[in-house]
Amino acid sequence: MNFNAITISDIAKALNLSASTVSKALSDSYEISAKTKKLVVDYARENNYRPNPIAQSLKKGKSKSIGIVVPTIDNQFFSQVINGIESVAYEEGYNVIITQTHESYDVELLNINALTHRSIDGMLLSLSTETFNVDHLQKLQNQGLPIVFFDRVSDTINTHKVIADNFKGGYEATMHLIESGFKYIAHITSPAHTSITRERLAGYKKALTDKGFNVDDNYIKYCSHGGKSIAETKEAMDELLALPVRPDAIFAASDRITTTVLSLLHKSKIKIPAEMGLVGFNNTNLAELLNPALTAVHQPAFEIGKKATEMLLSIIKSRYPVTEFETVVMPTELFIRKSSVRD
Amino acid sequence: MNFNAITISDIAKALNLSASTVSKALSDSYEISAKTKKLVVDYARENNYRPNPIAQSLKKGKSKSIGIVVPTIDNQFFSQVINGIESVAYEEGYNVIITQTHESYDVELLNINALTHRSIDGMLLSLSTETFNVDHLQKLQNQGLPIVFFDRVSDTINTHKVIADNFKGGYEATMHLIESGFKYIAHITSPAHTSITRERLAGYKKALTDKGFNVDDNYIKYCSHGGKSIAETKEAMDELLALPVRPDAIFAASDRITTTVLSLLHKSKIKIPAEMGLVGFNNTNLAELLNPALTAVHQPAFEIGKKATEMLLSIIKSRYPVTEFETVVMPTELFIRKSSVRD
DNA sequence: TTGAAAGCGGTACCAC
DNA sequence: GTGGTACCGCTTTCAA
Repeated sequence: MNFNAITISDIAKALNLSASTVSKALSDSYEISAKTKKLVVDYARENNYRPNPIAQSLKKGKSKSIGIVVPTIDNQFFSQVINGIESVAYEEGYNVIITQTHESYDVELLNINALTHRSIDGMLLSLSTETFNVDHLQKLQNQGLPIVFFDRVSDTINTHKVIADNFKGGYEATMHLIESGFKYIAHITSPAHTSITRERLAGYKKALTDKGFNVDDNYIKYCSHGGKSIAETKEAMDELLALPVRPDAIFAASDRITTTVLSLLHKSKIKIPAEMGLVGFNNTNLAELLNPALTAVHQPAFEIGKKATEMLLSIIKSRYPVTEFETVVMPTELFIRKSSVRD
Repeated sequence: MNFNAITISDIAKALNLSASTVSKALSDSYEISAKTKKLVVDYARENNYRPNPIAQSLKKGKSKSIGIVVPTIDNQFFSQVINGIESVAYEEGYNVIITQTHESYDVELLNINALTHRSIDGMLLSLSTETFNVDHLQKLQNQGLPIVFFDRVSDTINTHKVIADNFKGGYEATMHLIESGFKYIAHITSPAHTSITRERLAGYKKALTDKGFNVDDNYIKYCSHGGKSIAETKEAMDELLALPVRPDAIFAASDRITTTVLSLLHKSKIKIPAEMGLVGFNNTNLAELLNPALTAVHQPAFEIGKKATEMLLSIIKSRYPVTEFETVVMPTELFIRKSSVRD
């Protein structure tokens, strides 16, 4: 229901004009005389006229809304990204429809389906950990739906992508642990097939080899749902703690994995950083206040959302099919705090 | 753009029927023969037909979308509430449009305006700290827009409301501090006019008087933007620390105020709980991991969102104007941790 | 410079 | 039981 009942034909009647004249006057068409324009525009303003966006959508075949697909919104990284998305979307008169996959491929399919049937103009998404196959997305793109990936991107689909510099983040985190004197650095991460996992892992490995350490696969653990359940993170931790040579530091690759690892270490009464150093990929604003203060790779989440939306809108607004795509890599920042620095 | 091009008239043509027959068959009208229904429904399914929601909206005067107005989404309490909202909205085929006021009355006005012009079917909102005047909302309600408040509600507008048991939360938090041996318990809260402030404050005062303590207004500090800026919380803290008899405990009344207070105490090297006990209203899942672990009043945020949405949908779907309204109070829970317990 | 009319995709009233 | 038609509010030819 629109609570602003006045329509174009109301204006037309009131001014003894036709609906088409009013419509054109409001869109400042060159066909309409300055005098009529003024008349119409003034009347519209006085009566607080707003075009009905639904009628406009139906007519134009555009909905002025964009769909967002994220694993979850109850996570600082993603809520900050969404903040960034909204900041530019609203500015441009678009509204956003947020859906959460909860790391399920099936739910992701359902959400994408629901969104396309909701007539969105474009889609922003970060893949769920369960998603291997992106045929459904490729199909949508082929049908002409503008899609921009962020964070967890697809290699196979050719479109704009916005990611943090995961390689650098992984490299600096690991390098920092090495330089702080840790010798047996483990890595707990998301499933091996996701883009962020591969990039962060590559950074981790490069730092180790650069410093003359061996990369030992026993020290690398994958959580198949990106740490969604505590159980999978606990399993990874248990395996690490059971190794003949127990790791003396952990580099955790995501918000949830990081905080779960911290929690598990607390429960096991393992002292941080004395017995175990810890660095995480984490966007919480509470890092400083954790026990101990958490060394973290911080991602420019807000900026990622902003940039991704700008790129999406550029495709949506483009008059010609866009075929040249770009992957934007945003810098991460390592905040060194107590969890990785021995006294 | 709808990427599922098939429409009712496509089906009609293919089956040599009229559009109206197809429409009725799809809505399982009693007028249509079983045979025709089957024909149509089968064809629709095979061809993956979906009604165009925009056309439906235009025709029915309903958009199947609800507007959300919150101070900010980058806050665990609100992101959990939104999670709850979405869980029921999507289930019922509604999508949600989220807007953030950032605690500004002007932005709240703008958002509400934008939402109503977006043809929403109903609105869920939590007032900004700056909002005294709710005439604009009263006007909308009078025009027939269903509104449900949650968290920070308006007294003057008569509609459904969902809140946490703020009085009980404030009472238990304060009582717990008293029973832990603290003698000079301060309270830092949001502006005095907001509903949550009054309720939590009342609980605080009641606990003090029940235990025979005086209520001293010098120990109660208001942050005019609910702790949005660190500066206002710092000012409150500085004033408290400068009192002739410095408080030995603080009850903080919101997520942001709580974490800012914790941070400020860290910076001032004030030991918690030895020199200062701390209890907060806080929904972070990191409470356990903070330094020290944070005693907190936890609100059932997800449930609040769920309940508010159910109530909103019940108004939206009601065939008759709803005039009987209800305020649902959901229980809070006090999690006692180290920040309020002296060894 | 203005207006009539068609149509976006459905729905619903009214004939047949 | 089925189909014709008008209409939701707006945009866009095309004609006047």
